[in-house]
Amino acid sequence: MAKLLYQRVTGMQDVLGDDQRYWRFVLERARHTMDLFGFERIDTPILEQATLFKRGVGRGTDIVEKEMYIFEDRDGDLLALRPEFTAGVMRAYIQNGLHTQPPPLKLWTTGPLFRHERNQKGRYRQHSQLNLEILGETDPAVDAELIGAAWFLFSDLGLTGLKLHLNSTGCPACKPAYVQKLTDYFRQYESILPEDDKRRLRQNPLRILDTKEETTRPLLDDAPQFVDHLCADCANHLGKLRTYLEARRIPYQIDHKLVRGLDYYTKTVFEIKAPGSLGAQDVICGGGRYDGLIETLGGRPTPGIGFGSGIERIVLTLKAQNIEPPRTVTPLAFVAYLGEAAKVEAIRLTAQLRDADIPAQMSFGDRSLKAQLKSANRSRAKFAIIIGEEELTREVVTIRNLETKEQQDVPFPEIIRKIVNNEE
RNA sequence: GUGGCUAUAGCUCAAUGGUAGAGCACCUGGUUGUGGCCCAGGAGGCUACGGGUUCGAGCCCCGUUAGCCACCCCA
Repeated sequence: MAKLLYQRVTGMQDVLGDDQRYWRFVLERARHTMDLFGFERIDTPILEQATLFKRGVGRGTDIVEKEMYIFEDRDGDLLALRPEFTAGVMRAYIQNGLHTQPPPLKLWTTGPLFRHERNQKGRYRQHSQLNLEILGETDPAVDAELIGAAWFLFSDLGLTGLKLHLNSTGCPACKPAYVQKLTDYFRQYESILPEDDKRRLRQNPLRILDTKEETTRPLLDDAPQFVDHLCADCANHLGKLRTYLEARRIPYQIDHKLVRGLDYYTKTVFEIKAPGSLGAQDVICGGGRYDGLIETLGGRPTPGIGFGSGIERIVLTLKAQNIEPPRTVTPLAFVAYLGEAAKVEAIRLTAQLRDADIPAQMSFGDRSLKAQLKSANRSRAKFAIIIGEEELTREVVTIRNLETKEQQDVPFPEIIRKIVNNEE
């Protein structure tokens, strides 16, 4: 590779060519799903006050402590590129007084997020997510509605073999007691725990549950499980949610080892995993309930639940499953010209075709007809429209069907109609 | 933040320490105004960058940068 003056910033990607087809497919189906489920689009700024994320996501989390792109702007304000969506959406909810909307409020958004981590398959410093939130309702039917939207979208995209993992991380009433029980259990084995797990035991005991350490994993079998230590309210919530998921025919498995990194989750947590060749990052959707979050951020107490789903990972999964997105629009007509006078007519005609809603391209650069037809062929156009001196004097164009090789002369006023009719 | 692997043409990759190549893609020609296939030709490289060893480095050594994969963590 030649010496590059500039190259991509680490962990960023250019999305081009065929990849655009996958992205377009995902976003179009997502829009469609959101319309079906009645989610309203919201867009929030990429920049927020850094403290919003510290307060919202949690000071103990890696996302905030180690991974945020954070900087002082020219006014001296401490800003951060958003590392996740929820905190910003909650800020917008509070600031715009959205509590006056009849609950539940169903919102969705999409866009880039930034986390300064080492990249690997399915993990980038800038990545995009689809993000859904349902606010103002504690009914577990809302949890099922949210998960149902994700499940619908993935099915609609044609993905198969997905697994929905479900767990509950309790609430302030039952979480501390469980964490204590779990800590007590692992304390017995502290001397044999690997370094990483010793650290987890001190800093975030729940994380031991999803450890990958071989020496620790056998110990998990006898470890206390959260579902056995939920308070009546949380246990009831989980039970109802299971009923409602079953009513939607969404298969799931209770996963005692499922915990999530963000501080704000209460009760329901879930992940959807894609099977096979995605590498270690196989979670394409993850989220949960956060009933205390809005209050933490200065709003009136409002329950909520949401999830994020990584678009890059969805695209990787589509490719791994050999799912071909629909072809993007190809031109119906490609206009070729010979000579300056014909070029002006070609420009005029191309504009007319587009005005008639016919996808059209023309060639540039005064090249040989051979070269122009080669371009026409490559553009996947169905018709080549040829304008030369000869046609110009007779006020016709030659329309060549690039599939059948048939061609005919067509007078200027009939060109549009001819193209449209032939297409049908 | 930690570890492993890698870096040659736009892409995928060759080249015992001894003259940097192929396929694909691109451009031109084989028709004076007719595409895909075929044929001929062309353009495209300070072998990521900076040092070192050597008579001689794409190849060996060191550093930097970047990429990939995994850990941590997460979508």
